Amino acid sequence: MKERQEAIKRYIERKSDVTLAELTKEFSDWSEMTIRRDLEFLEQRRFLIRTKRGARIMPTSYEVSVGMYGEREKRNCDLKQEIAAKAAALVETDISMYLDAGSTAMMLARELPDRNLIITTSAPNIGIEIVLKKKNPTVILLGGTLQRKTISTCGLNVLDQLKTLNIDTAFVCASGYTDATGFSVGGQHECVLKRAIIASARRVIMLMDSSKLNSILPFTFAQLSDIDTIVTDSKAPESIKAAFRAAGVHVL
Amino acid sequence: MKERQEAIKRYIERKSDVTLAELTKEFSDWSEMTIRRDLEFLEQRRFLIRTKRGARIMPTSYEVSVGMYGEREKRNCDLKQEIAAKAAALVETDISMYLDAGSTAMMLARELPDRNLIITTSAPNIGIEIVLKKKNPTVILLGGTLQRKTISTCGLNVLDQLKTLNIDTAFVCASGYTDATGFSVGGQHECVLKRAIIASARRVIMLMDSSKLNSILPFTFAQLSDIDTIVTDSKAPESIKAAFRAAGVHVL
DNA sequence: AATGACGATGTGAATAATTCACAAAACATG
DNA sequence: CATGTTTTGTGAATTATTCACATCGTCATT
Repeated sequence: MKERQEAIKRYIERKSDVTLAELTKEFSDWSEMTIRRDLEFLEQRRFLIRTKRGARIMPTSYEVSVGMYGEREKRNCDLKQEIAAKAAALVETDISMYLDAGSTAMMLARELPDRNLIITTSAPNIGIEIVLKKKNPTVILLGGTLQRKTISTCGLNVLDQLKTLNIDTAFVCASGYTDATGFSVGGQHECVLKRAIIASARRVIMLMDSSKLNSILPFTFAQLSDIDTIVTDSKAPESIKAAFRAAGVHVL
Repeated sequence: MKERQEAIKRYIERKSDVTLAELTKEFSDWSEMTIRRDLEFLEQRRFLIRTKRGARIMPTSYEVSVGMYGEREKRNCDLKQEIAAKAAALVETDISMYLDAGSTAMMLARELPDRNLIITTSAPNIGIEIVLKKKNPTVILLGGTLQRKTISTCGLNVLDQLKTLNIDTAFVCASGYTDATGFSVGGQHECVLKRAIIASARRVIMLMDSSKLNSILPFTFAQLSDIDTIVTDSKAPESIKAAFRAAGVHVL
């Protein structure tokens, strides 16, 4: 990245919202066209977004996961939305609930009613989302090391933290499921956390879109017997849903 | 808010980035002009930002504090930037540091070198910022209840959490200072947390822009004798800086 | 039921911003 | 120094946005 582009980026980061006119005045050694091209360049790298007559900083989009920026997040967006809506209907007022990390959980957070709820989560982005958009829920963030890939915390003392929290309903996401291996995820730390949550919650609701059925990830954290309800989408094959029901799990 | 506007908002929230053409097609019962006006309406309420040929969702801007949206954040932006730059120069590699909540701390986070650092913070927004923008630092988030106003956590067991963390340098922000009252803040919880941090850190660096000098807030959390260095801006009156130095505090 | 005030919506011209193709300049490389 | 490559500037062509105004529908008042 060029010196000038860095400078423009810094300038916009400070001002947070600038017009092209302002920039051409500030960087008058270059033409408008060059600044334009720089903005385009910076937009491609996700440092900012161009608006009609200028640009704005991109408030570090914690919504999208790192790497494929937006790509991964929007995948199966409709399915996840459907699941989130169904799951939100299960939330009662004055409940103490746990909300997992992940894009499905983020959507559930958005669908949550603005009521008196105690929401514990290991995903700081989801916690912030709730606190900024709703007035009534109380959000409790679990502490620990912040993982880059998942934007969730995990700590050696999660168990201690959970000891003082009484979680009624836990909404947990899984990245994979097969009959043989149960529910699995890609990260070891997540696995430990999910197990702890499942062990301490009175009721466990699993959120999983149909694209994750019949796939296996490195770490298994739960079996069918550990959960009460599974919320999935309309594309989930009836055969698997029947198998869930046969194991005594509610399927929505 | 009208039905249609809600629908547009939801549509954009799902897609995250839409063109006007796409919207006029989706909401073909209305004219382009009406959609335009709706986007303007939604932009004013901070639900999205309009781009050149459409709009994007506003990824819940955790950077700006609630309420005055952006107003408060950008106040004295230049002063804070100056402080952040000076403070960043004090950061050594391989250090274990604490970063407070607040807009000055956010700016410091941005100025931090992309090195091997252990950064503990009670501000999840700052933690996410670091983790998404830099590759090398390790971020540790303190757990607890997420405060709406400050976007920082505070918990009954902060002290327990700090016990296992050895913080070398703590960068702490204050909202007010007078000779008589010392350093003060507006919230009780913050006050408790800051005290705990100051007690456990080897070196305490206070960040405070000159607009906060000579103002008093409800809760005092530190005296001059508790801190090692104070970083302020060039507008700070020489008389106060002299008083700081007289008390054995380094002033930058 | 007629009237008028009001807000919401649509229309097209006027304005402004953006893109594009190309030329000139700067830079590097053998 | 000739050559190819990248960066930058220019103005015309294109496209998007704004604005003023016309229309429609709703609702309260007479």
